[in-house]
Amino acid sequence: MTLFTVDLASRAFLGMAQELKDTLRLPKTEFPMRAGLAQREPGRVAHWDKIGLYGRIQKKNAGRPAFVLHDGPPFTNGDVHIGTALNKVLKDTVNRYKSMRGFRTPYVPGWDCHGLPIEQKVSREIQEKKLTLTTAELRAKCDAFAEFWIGKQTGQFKRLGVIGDWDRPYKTKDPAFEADILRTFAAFIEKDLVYRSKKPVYWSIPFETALAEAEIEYKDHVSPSIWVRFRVAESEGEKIRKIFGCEMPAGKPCSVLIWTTTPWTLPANLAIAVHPEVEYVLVDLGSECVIVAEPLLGAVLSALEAQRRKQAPTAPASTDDAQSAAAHGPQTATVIAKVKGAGLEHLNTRHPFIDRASPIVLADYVTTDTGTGCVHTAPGHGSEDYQTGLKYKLEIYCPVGDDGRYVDDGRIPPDLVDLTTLETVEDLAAKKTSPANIAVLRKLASNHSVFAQQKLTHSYPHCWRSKTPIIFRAVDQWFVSLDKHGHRAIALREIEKISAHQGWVPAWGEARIRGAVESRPDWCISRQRSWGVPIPAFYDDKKKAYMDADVARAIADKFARHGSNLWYDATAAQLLEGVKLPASWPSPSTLTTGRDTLDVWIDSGSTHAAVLRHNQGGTHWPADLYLEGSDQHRGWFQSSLWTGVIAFDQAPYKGVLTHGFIVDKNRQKISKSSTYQKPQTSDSYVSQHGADVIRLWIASQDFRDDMPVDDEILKHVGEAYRLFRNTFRYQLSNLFDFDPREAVPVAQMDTLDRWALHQTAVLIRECTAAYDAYEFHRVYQLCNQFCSVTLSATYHDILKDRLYTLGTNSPLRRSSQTALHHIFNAVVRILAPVLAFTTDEAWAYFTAQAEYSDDSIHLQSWPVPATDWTNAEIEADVATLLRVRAMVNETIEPQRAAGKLGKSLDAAITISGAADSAEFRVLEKHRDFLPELFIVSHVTLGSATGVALHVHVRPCSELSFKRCPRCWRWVPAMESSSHGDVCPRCAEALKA
RNA sequence: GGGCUCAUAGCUCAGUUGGUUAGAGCACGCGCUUGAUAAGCGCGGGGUCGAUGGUUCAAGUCCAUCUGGGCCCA
Repeated sequence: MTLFTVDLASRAFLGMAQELKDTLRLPKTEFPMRAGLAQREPGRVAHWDKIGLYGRIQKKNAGRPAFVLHDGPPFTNGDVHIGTALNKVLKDTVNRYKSMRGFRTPYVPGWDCHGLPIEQKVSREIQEKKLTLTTAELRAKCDAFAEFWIGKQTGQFKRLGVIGDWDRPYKTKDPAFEADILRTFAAFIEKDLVYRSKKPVYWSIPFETALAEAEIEYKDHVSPSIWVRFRVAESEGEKIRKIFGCEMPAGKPCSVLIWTTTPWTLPANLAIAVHPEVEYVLVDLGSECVIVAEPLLGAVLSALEAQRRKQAPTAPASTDDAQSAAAHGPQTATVIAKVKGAGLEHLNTRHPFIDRASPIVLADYVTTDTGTGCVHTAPGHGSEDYQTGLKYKLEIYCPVGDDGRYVDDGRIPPDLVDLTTLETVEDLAAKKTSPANIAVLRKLASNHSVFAQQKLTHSYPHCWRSKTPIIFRAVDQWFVSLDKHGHRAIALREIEKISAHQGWVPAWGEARIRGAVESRPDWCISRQRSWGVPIPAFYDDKKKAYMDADVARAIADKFARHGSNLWYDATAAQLLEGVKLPASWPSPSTLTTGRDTLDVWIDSGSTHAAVLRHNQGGTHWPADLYLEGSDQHRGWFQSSLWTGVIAFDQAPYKGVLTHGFIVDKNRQKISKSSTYQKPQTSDSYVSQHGADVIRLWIASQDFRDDMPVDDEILKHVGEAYRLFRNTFRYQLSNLFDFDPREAVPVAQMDTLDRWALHQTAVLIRECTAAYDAYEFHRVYQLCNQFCSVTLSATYHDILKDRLYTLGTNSPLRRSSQTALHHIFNAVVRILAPVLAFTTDEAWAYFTAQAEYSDDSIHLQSWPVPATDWTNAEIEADVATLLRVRAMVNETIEPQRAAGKLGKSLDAAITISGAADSAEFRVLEKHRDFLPELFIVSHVTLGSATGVALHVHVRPCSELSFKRCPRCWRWVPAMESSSHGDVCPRCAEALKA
């Protein structure tokens, strides 16, 4: 039974080996190798709540200077998006770092609660249930909707490890907050910046209400498409000659041709816009002359030709009629002259059926794709028209009432008054155009102003509820003047002041916000919505508006006590009860309240006033930092700047940090990506990868640029996470029998340990600089390199021999443990702001040998390297030795490939080199340390002159060496011990 | 169309005032180890630095143009 015998022998051998192995100080820890983040992180969130971590962090730094990162409020209408998660985690990382640096870091999270998206969602729901609610009831439902999502989002943010004053956040819908919004607005009124003016909005005629972009559906629509003559008055003859530099054909009428698909807007025409750079031609068509853009002349002539054919069979010629002449078409179209649009500016034409001029103006948005290049401009009926109207100081004229009918303003022709611009659903079905359109067309035809007429099917905005085409219509709005008292100049100066202290991160943020501030027109702050802060305006029976700063403040006080629904529940008289009114106001009983609410950018722009000005949660004003996506240069950064400058003469922040947006692996925005159809919620990522991996991913990339995310990237971050986790685990497990009281003074430490401390000191310095510059990706790279190269592949690998095999209290072993203790302390702290969960877990095992402890890594201070850690001489020596180590490895590798060697410990090395070379001298200096450093059993140094360093490798088995069964090193001779023959070093260790 | 901005190995990042064959980690390939073991170690392959043109003795680095992304406007 030979097999049996062999088995017995091997069992005996294994038994002996096991016995020897038990004499080693092998690593020991409960800190799990497998993180199980998705499952175990929620436990730590609960633990932090239990020990009141946020409060304890604030207490720890009580009395210290504060670093206030003011939270930009996310909108409360759904789950936390991964982009919002990115933003919150960056803020949390900053706060945790600053806190460890000794700053008090009050962080009051907030929510932006008002606004259209919520109102719309709630409205749709109400519509589906066919309910009829009062405004106050609708607002109560919006409030409940917002509150629901605040609850959900709070949980999702906490799940990400974001720490803050979650029990006392700010909400823009809170009565006290709404009051502060009004008080901020009162400052605008007080400085006389608020004025009333018309501005075009999308208007639903059936509902008599303004619509937002989101409430509009684009659908195909058949519209009249007409070319209309605007006659150039005879009196302009001299000007025409000047412009075109030629004589006008005698006796021929001259017109500028416009093109439109909304004839009903023609009564509001106040100008014709041309492009300054486009060439315009004066064309002789035989019986008349017209002016059109040169690139569109062909299209205009085609339209004319089509018109001629259409009319030829039915309309007999009558030569004295211009309309008829056009119908028959010219035999020739002769270009008389040509001029750039800019030359036509201020040329006057006559409105086709109202007695007034319509001057030529210039506009860059004029295209030569369709039409005539001469754009009918009605500042009260179009956004671009409105802009042009402002530029040329034209009236923002809108002769159409709330009900969509022409009003009798004394300027509208009597036969048009009261006609509606509405096309009902029935009209649409019958392909019938509006009465207003029909009447205008008839008027144009009657005085021969129609040059050509067709029908056009195109995409046109419709009201989402009534399904009828919307109209663009100027209505009264409230505006804030930004130039009246030089606030724009002050804002720009504040931007520069921040820049002087490197407050814009990245620096180009300054250019970005400057551009936004410089180009911003006066702020239209009224919205025809319900879910918002009511504008404290009152109206008399003649619709005259009354607004006053003190009254607004008095209303604010009432809102603070009763909530803003008071505005909808109470009459004007009730609201104004006990309020001292300005002398010019009529009796409150004759007043009614306005229906407009404030632009939500006033809400969020007032957060610094509502939170920081009251030192809520221990904050202060101005904030040290605002941190949001780069879209906020035009949004929150700007609205906050304006409110700060207008209400408090100063920017509400000292620094502004911006980050990019999350994109897919091809750096395309995620919504465009076909691979990302799944919901991009924070929870969907956290539940799959764990918050710490998501946090590490956020830290790993330069967030100033766009941040790509996909499975491959997250997988790599997961690998890096494991590297950090295993680094902690190695250190914790090898410190199982180390008491910090046994720490070895640095001066008495081993060379390699001192080298490791030197590297750690460098790491701390570089990571500190990186954190200070908000370059978290540098921290990631530095730690990654440190853990993988400096520690895992070098220091930790070399240390195993001494940690496992030397006597427990051997000075060398204790030296290394002391170093590991210091290094762990440094690395765990450096990574704490990023790996909030894992570092806290490691810290609990480090300090309490348990998964949780009452202490927390987040209560610790930032690591500071002791001055004696830095040692340039040791660093230089070991750097040299490590270069030789690389040569040794290169030399070993072929032998390994050839099967002559397995582990490096089986190798004996001979190094030869010039005795007088610096390299060789370092080798000699550290001669005894070399085998350990190279992780080989034996090193021989041989000097020669003028020879480059050369490494020679032989398997120890070829020498007459024996392998110590305990430490696996090959030695020339063994000694006997209590556990049989071992090497002299092990024999010594076994005695201890 | 305008403003701001980005572009270096498969991925994430370094590349100093322009100056030797462009670096690191991860990933990948091939081995080793089995006393960090759902770990660890070694070696290796891999980049026309988005494209084109220019300045210069010399350009990833400076200039111009273009291409492709992103954010914000129109």
